[in-house]
Amino acid sequence: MPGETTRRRGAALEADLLDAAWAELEAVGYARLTMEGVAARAKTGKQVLYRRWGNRAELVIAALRHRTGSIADRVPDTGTLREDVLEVLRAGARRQRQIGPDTVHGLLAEARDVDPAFFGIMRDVLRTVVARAAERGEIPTADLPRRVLTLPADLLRHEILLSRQPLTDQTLAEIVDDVFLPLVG
Amino acid sequence: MPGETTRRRGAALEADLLDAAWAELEAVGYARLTMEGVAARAKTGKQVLYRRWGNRAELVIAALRHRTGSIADRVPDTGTLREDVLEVLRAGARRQRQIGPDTVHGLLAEARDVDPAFFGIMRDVLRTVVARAAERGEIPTADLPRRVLTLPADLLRHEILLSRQPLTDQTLAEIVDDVFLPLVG
Amino acid sequence: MPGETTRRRGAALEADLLDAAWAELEAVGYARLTMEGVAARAKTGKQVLYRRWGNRAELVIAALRHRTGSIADRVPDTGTLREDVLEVLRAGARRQRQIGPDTVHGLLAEARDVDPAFFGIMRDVLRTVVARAAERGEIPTADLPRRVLTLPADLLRHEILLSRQPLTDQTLAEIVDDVFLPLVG
Amino acid sequence: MPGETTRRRGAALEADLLDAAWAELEAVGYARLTMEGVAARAKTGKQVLYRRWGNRAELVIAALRHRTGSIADRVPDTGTLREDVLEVLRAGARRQRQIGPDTVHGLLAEARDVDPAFFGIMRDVLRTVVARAAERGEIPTADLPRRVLTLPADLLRHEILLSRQPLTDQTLAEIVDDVFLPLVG
DNA sequence: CCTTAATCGAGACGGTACGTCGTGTCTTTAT
DNA sequence: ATAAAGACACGACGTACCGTCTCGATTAAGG
Repeated sequence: MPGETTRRRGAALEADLLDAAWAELEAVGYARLTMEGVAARAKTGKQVLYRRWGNRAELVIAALRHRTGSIADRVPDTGTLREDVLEVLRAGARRQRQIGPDTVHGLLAEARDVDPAFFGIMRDVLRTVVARAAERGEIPTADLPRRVLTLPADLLRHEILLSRQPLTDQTLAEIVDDVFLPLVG
Repeated sequence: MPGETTRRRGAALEADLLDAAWAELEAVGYARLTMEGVAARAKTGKQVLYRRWGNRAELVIAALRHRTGSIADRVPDTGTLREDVLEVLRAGARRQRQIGPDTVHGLLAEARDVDPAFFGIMRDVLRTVVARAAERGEIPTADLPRRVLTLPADLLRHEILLSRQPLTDQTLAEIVDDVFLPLVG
Repeated sequence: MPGETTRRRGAALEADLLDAAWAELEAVGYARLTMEGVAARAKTGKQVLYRRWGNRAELVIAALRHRTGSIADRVPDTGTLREDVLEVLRAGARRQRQIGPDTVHGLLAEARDVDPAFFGIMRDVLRTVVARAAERGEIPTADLPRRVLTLPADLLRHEILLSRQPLTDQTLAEIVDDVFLPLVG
Repeated sequence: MPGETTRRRGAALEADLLDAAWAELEAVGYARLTMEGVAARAKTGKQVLYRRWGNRAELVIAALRHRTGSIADRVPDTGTLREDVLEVLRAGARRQRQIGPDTVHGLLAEARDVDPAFFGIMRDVLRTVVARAAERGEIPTADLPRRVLTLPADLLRHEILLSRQPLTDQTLAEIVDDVFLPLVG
């Protein structure tokens, strides 16, 4: 009897675990995701999971990161501020569509520091985009109040967390055209 | 030996149950609140709880409503838009301070329709406040884009849900002065 | 959907549990008997077992008692001391054959007070048997040293615990004829 | 920094392992002795243990042998049968005191062939002692029934295995004076 | 002397069972 | 009829060991 291939270890095993967690998340949703279920799907023991992640929230966050890849979002540079900001929001919306609001709420309820993983980077991206617009003379100054700078990101998050309907391009356009651009123009 | 006084029923019992739920929430937090714990604290059985509320989320929402009383917020009327909006935000912040972000996240993760109960009313209040300001000639028009109208409420919620630090008056002032007033003035 | 009959409780449930434990014992032996296995066989949860017995040793002892019935052995009275003592030993051997040495060793290794349950009664029975023999004039006195009185029982136990072969009538006869009777005759 | 002295191997390592097993046995008792615990105490890996002994029973038996040294008991020769037999029993009791009944029960529950290692030799010793007594004319014949010959050893084992109290000289004396000597005299 | 094979020390892996906690349902007894 | 109390069936928790496997480091032995 050959006994499979060889025993999984290290990074290869870890990738399998995260894939299993992701598959479980899609299959049953965050609320009913269990460490036992993930372990069973990955054909391993629970200890292997607990050795790496202390609870399901950490596991799921790692799985999301593994799935969505590096969060070092490329900064868009379309030539107009409006398009740049829209592109930033679309990227955020895309990621949200992969994840789903229930998972986000579950994570926020159970984990500390979900924020940096999923939302934190937007601010830096926006700062760059705005700076470029000021250089181009599109807007008078890049020196916006902190709250104005992060406004598009904040409103996007707000929609993700509290609106039960999926995000539409319409919504993103409103955020940019009705709120953000009037404040910086 | 008779068991204390008489056996509780109806509304009196229900009030006791909600008080117990509230006490349990304060004692252990939402994450560790259990139906068993509430039943034990109320010195009754779980069935008495399940007969009334299907799960802990419903129970806790009921307890919050019972505690915070009617959410029919009075509309402030201080004479200036700035103060009116600040007052609306302060009222929201006050309620949040009673409840705590963990409970909110827990409820959002487990329950449907948390929104109307805790956030929904602000829009109507803001509409009234803005209308009065327009009447006074303080702002050119009361016909704001929907997203602008709810902006203060949305940003407040965003802070409550995602900022780990308690809300300060400073934050509320920024929302009004840096974002809302420039858009309506 | 019929949903079985009604939910088991109390004594009826307990009998089922002990039957399940006995069946499991026969199926896999004491060494591989687990609380989970018994619970699964009884189609219930582990808590139901733990509510009644703190560990598998207690459970198995209870199951044995339930199975072998009241240990209030009838005192044989055949008319001769030899036959009476042999009958006592045969009864002990019969019980042992039902149980098996591995179970006995497992219990002795894990439980306190296995003794009274399975061996303790023999002394009283032997005392009666010997007293009757003395009354009949078969032996000079019933006033034997304690160690002589319990000798048949002790040697039987010794065989059960340390001889890997099953007990034979031959062995019982040797205990009586070569050891016990010469000492009391 | 080099890792301490040199790496252990062969017989030196084996001795360390058995010492560790013995120490673990004294520290936690047989029931809670684990291969992991012994390996940790010996500062080595589990494989090193499994390479030599298939399970904890084998390991512990080896440790006992290593500790109690050669079991080739010297045959006592005091000049009287009574003293000789007592000496045999005292030697057995001494060994038992080192080991403890829980370990014996645990081993009997898990291992095959515990017997020869710890009890088997007594018979030969007793045979010699009895033969000498017959030669001296102390007893009529050395040709005792098998069961009588091993009686002292059997009763000693019985006490060890089933009496929860430690063995006393009083008990040994009773075995010899009340049971054995009357049968051979 | 230097390569080679074996073993050591360490710990991860796949797996079973542990004993506990909480869920939501059901049953009994008493008011 | 419902309250109070608690048992029941169930699922998952996080932990402990099992026995196996893998890895790199060390050591003994052979060419």
